[in-house]
Amino acid sequence: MLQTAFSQMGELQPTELSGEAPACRQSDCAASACRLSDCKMLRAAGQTRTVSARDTLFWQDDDAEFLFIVIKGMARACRLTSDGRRQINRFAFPGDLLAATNAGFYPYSVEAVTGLEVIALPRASADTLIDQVACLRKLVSATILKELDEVHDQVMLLGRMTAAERVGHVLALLAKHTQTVPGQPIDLAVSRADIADYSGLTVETVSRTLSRFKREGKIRMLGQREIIVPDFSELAEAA
Amino acid sequence: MLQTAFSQMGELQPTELSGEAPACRQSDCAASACRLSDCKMLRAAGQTRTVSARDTLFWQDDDAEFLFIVIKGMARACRLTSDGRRQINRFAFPGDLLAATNAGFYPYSVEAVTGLEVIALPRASADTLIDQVACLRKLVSATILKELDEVHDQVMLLGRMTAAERVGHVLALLAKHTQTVPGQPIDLAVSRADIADYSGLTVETVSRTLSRFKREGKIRMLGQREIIVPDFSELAEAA
DNA sequence: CGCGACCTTGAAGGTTGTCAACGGGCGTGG
DNA sequence: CCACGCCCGTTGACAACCTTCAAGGTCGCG
Repeated sequence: MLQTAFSQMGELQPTELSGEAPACRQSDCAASACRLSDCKMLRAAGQTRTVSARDTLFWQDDDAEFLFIVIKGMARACRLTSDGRRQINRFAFPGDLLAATNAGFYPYSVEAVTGLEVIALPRASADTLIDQVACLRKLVSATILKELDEVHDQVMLLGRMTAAERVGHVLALLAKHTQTVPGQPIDLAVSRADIADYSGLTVETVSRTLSRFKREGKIRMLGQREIIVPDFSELAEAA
Repeated sequence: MLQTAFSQMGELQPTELSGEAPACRQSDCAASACRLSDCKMLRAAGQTRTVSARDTLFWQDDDAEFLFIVIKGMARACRLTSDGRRQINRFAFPGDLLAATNAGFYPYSVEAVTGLEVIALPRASADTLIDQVACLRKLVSATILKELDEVHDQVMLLGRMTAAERVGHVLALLAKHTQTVPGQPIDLAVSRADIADYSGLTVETVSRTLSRFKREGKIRMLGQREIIVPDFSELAEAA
């Protein structure tokens, strides 16, 4: 049946199709600062939820009832093995999707790192809504592709980088999302354990690496969770 | 301008939108065995290319001119650092997308592992086509979400698994895509170096691990690239 | 003030990487 | 037909990086 549909479509030419112009061009959505968290329609369609720091938004392996959009705050998506090993797949920030998956269950748990505000969209209505609104479709697609690009970076980090490089990259990642200017302190928000679980290391190795950076003058620490990085390119060469 | 569009949409209710039913329901596309490689429309819209084993389809950092769909064969997507470290992000099989990214350049190179057949879609027409055909949209979306789920598995593998677990999982991955029944030999197609670069190990460690599996009776080897795994659950517990 | 969570540091050990040598399969060319 | 070279895979010895285990320190909060 689906095969038939495709066969019919085979006759169409892309030029014919492009006759009906979408509501907004892809470049509008993808290139600009426009984010899912700014979309009023989604707020209307879903239910807004707030989660306090360290509380869990949803649990790995539960039925994937909702799709979430981060409005405010920061979250971590983590996986646990049966024997207790923990891996953080992703830090999520405003505009990011959570629980975008092809499976019927959540492939990871999500916990609030800071106070968190999200929109919860029941999966069925999310599918319908996204499919039917061209502008939203583009934005969701761009968001998911960005997530894919980011996770490919993480794969490189986990597979082929030294501890120093991993910690350096995590600092850069966190700095990027807190809009930190070089020279200004980064407010880490996450614990050493979070950095470790994101980068496939242990807490001790993260701590030692940060201490080494401090000794070498590559970073300065104000509190335990406030770090100044004068020059990120110096961290990069910390192999 | 985009903001305006979203504001207007804010007034709409999902129920209104669902009035216009899409060409086929999501479940049709997502659940069935239907794959992008079976879609005749794409063959019509794009150009079919064949790549011999070990040749490169496209290079990391080149302009992302095309979107590719694997029709036949197997490919590897790999990243190289400036100092020569290599990481395979993904093995691609029929139905998989290659070069799905939000960036304007390819985030990895793709090389044919076996003889490879792909459809090359110029990016602009791919965007238009996918956006305007509901059925295709669902299928592309499901394919990308599946890729995301798979890469999350790889993150767990790279971040928190031992060498033995990694190699075991790669064997399972390859077996899955060659439709191998337990007891039947798996035709690896990939080299030890590929397994190593996928799982963040070295060739030597992969080789040693396979030898250990052989000694422990967990696998049997016919040729160097043909392996019999009597019981995958035994490999899983190889921690 | 004391407790607990988090962070740091040290010492020892293990898993994996590095370097090196060897073996087998295969294609090429004498 | 066989010899040679090359690529790939295996194995060993050793070193390095990171983990593990353990102890102590800092900070915030009741």
